[in-house]
Amino acid sequence: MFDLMKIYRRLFKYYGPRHWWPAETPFEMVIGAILTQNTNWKNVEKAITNLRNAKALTPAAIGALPRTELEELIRPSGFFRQKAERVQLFSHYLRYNYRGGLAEMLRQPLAALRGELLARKGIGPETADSILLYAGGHLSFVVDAYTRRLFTRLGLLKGDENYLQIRNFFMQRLPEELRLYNEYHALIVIQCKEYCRKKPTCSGCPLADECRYLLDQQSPLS
DNA sequence: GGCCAGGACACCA
DNA sequence: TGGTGTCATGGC
Repeated sequence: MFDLMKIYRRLFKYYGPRHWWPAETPFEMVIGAILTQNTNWKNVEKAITNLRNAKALTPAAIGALPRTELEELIRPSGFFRQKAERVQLFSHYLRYNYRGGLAEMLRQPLAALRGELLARKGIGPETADSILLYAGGHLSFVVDAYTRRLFTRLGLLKGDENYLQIRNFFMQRLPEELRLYNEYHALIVIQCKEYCRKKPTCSGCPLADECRYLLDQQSPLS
């Protein structure tokens, strides 16, 4: 049995540091986290670029935009109507509760902040943990579809665990290091994009030795 | 031309 | 609590 750190070191050695999250400010990071929900990051980049060109990457600017204009700016990211509502609701919340200061909101203790984020419409567990980790610098492991897929293939998850069970699985076994949490999630994403998407092309995969796709072709894969 | 992407929510049993 | 339908664009 190989442990989570062994997998991490192998991925880090292969891909190198990923330097996540790709955003110029914490607020931009939050917007990106909402826009990327079930959406290819390439499409999100187009939307972020539109917002930047429109100088609409602040809570005040997004809050002041007419809904239809905001929808047009973020249209490339898909689900643009509901995402426009979500980023605008979050912007309003910041303005009225923190005078627009995201930093003040993020300074809260992890548990309280996570609960407050989850209470926002459009911010679920993955988006909340992404914000906590990449914008807030809190020790909160991010679980996504790639995490479930990869570690099920590695035989470390059954595949039917819920979000918190998977999050706990990692947080109970990993050293409490921000840099580790930060890079690990990003490495899982790049690993799945390179090798575990669709029909995996296993040749050259840094985890080929451990992956059950190779060890047991009969096992069902998710 | 179909499939899928760095989910979340409403609704239902 | 858990399962299902809905939201939508763009790349491959």
